[in-house]
Amino acid sequence: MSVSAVSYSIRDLSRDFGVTTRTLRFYEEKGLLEPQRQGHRRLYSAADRVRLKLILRGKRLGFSLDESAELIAMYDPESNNAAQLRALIDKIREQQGRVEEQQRQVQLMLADLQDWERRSVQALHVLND
Amino acid sequence: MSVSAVSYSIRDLSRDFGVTTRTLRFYEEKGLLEPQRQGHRRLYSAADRVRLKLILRGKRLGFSLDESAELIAMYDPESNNAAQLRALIDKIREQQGRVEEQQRQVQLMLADLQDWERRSVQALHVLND
DNA sequence: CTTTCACTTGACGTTAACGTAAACGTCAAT
DNA sequence: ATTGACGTTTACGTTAACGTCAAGTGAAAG
Repeated sequence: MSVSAVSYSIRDLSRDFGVTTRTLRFYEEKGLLEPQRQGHRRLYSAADRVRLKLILRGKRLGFSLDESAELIAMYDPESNNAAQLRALIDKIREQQGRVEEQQRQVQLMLADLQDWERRSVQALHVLND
Repeated sequence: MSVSAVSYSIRDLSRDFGVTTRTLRFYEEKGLLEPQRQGHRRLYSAADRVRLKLILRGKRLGFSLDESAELIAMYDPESNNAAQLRALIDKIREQQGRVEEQQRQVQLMLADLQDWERRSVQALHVLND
């Protein structure tokens, strides 16, 4: 096996994922990433890139960083743990519920407003007739 | 017209809407509410209740307080302003877009995970056969 | 050798939406 | 007069997710 050892600087990751270096260091403080070091410098591996991808995906799903941390812990592709996988799925389902509720609320509000608009326009017509 | 002048104490509103009194005072600081005073005491009117209802609805839609403030300003039922109404509807539509995007992301993630689970289970079956 | 570049570790600042005292006023009931 | 319920202002504290310096290191390049 060739240990090709591809690694990336903090600047690389920053560019590739559209986040600041501050963000990457912050994620490390929180224990979400732990790149190797070459002296002082951080060296990010492919695995680190995957973790970062997961973190950012978590954010897009509407999770906090702490929640993302939990999720990633569960996501561990090594331990083929079925129970953990179910737990993960459940977490996502909960989030799905929350998002759906928001969507319902938005749709309701929108329906109300459009109804309102319809009536307003009609009122104008009446005035103009 | 009977000016029945129904009014509520801060405690009343707190109870009725499930928010703390601190929250109500905070909303006032931010200019989202401005109840009358009876000496020092705050007296909330029916109109104030409506405003509060709108604020909380805004939160459920996923808006910040500042955004809610904007929305409520537009919502003004007095000025039958059609353009303003359209603007309001547009704002909500934008939010709808954001929420829908989140939902898409969640569904994607969920699909992935379920696929994963399906495969894991199959792998187990293979082992057990 | 000095400049420059990329990177490092502090550490304080910021926004949002309140929480949490502290200290004081008021009015009714005991 | 004291207690208790309810209310008031002032003001510092908290969490999240970074932003924004400041000061220093290490290595390469001129």
